[in-house]
Amino acid sequence: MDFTKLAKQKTYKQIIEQIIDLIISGELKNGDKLPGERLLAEKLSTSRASIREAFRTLEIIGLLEVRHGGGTYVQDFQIIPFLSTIAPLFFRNMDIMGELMDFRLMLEESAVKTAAKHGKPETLEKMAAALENMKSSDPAVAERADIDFHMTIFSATGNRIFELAGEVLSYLVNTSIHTSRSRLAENGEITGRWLEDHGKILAAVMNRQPEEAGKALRGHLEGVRQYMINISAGEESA
Amino acid sequence: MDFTKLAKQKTYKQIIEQIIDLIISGELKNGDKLPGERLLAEKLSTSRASIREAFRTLEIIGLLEVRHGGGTYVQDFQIIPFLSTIAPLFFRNMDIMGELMDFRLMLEESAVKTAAKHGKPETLEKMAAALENMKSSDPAVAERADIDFHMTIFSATGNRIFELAGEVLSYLVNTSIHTSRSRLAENGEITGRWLEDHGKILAAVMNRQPEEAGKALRGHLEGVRQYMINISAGEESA
DNA sequence: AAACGTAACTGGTCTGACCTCTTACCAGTA
DNA sequence: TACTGGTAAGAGGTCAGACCAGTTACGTTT
Repeated sequence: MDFTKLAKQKTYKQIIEQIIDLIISGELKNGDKLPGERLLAEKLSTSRASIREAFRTLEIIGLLEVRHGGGTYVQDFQIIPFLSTIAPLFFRNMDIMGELMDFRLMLEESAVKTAAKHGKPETLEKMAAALENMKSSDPAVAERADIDFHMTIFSATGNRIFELAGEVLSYLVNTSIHTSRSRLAENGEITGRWLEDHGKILAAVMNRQPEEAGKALRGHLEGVRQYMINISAGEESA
Repeated sequence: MDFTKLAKQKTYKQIIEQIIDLIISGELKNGDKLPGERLLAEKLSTSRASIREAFRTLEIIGLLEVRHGGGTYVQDFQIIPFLSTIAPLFFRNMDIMGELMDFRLMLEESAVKTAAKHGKPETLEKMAAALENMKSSDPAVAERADIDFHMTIFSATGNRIFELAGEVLSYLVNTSIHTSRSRLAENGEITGRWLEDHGKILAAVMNRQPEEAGKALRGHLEGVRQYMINISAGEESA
């Protein structure tokens, strides 16, 4: 005899699925405001508690933005809220940082080669603009520009998965760099060298030299990696 | 004057952080059972509702396993619950499948080269064993073996980020293949060719020929990609 | 016109009740 | 003894309703 297991979905799971389905079908899109929790609970014949439990999940997925007193809004999928929650877990043992950098190197090298081969003019312009901003004396601006420069490399592939992976890596690496970044700004030697690195990368990409670009990027990221190792070694002794 | 904004953390966020901290510090580890929701609420001077909202987040992160009537348990970080939730969103437009396959190709090619260069004997054995199981007449066993084969390639890098990325890609690709997999089992031509592909990959890795291995893998994945395109085209007309 | 204050709305939290599932234990039965 | 079924306790799932805390809009005051 073949019996099929009875499946009873939990209420909050059903709510999650329903909202995701609405997003997929396009009935809910970026920026739309959801009904209030009370009203929504009534519409779905459920309770606020279940609605809220579902919202917590959708919130960390980055599909909902919940504003205290201001309502709940749909937004496009964001990986950052999820990342920022698990990041501390990730860096439990800092030795994973090395593996992260290795991975990023492999990924970004592949991306920069693609950028050199097929990168669109707009892309190259964005990289050039980012490089300019990196010279800013405002550390926040320079940091943002640095991140943009690398993110542009990832988007140059025209592959959204690449882009997403770049975003993830960029977030993780920069989160762990961030603390030391203010110190970095005062270190003219490092900032100067990195600026030069980025210049080389951009030049190779603009000259359509994939291998050169890859080499320049590799050199840069290995420098960054070394810097991070020194930093964390310094922090241990501090 | 520089004033710092007062930050009032939401209760459920605090609970999440506290539990993550306990996991990081090692006070909570894989398999541990958490106090019941009522007791935990009392210990933290909060309500069950807040505890449960926090649990929903930790559940989707894959840090907690909640068993109805059986208690709540800590488990190591799992990406799958999160992935399975967003997967449907991901495949909203199937054209992302192509980008996913491109990305995977790049990643796995790099991994298989590493495997050929530095793969440990145990790794090669695992690949060989997976290849054997792939010949099974039980589709479920064969599918599992196929996934294992590729996952082993990713782990061969000895890089946990690679491994995680492999897991993510494997999940996404196989989720979308899965439906057509039963059909696949009946298609002797395809399964036969794929088996042969895997044999070539393994042989190149065992012979320590990185370039060969990369080429064989590329050939295989491009075949898979073509198969998937045909499948989805077929489904559209159906 | 600008500043202020207030009321209505919306999310955040808490309480306590009840339902459902799991588990363990115990009694009955073969 | 070994299996079966019943039962009670414990734990998660759901609900209703109350109150707190930000946001927003609007009307009044200056």
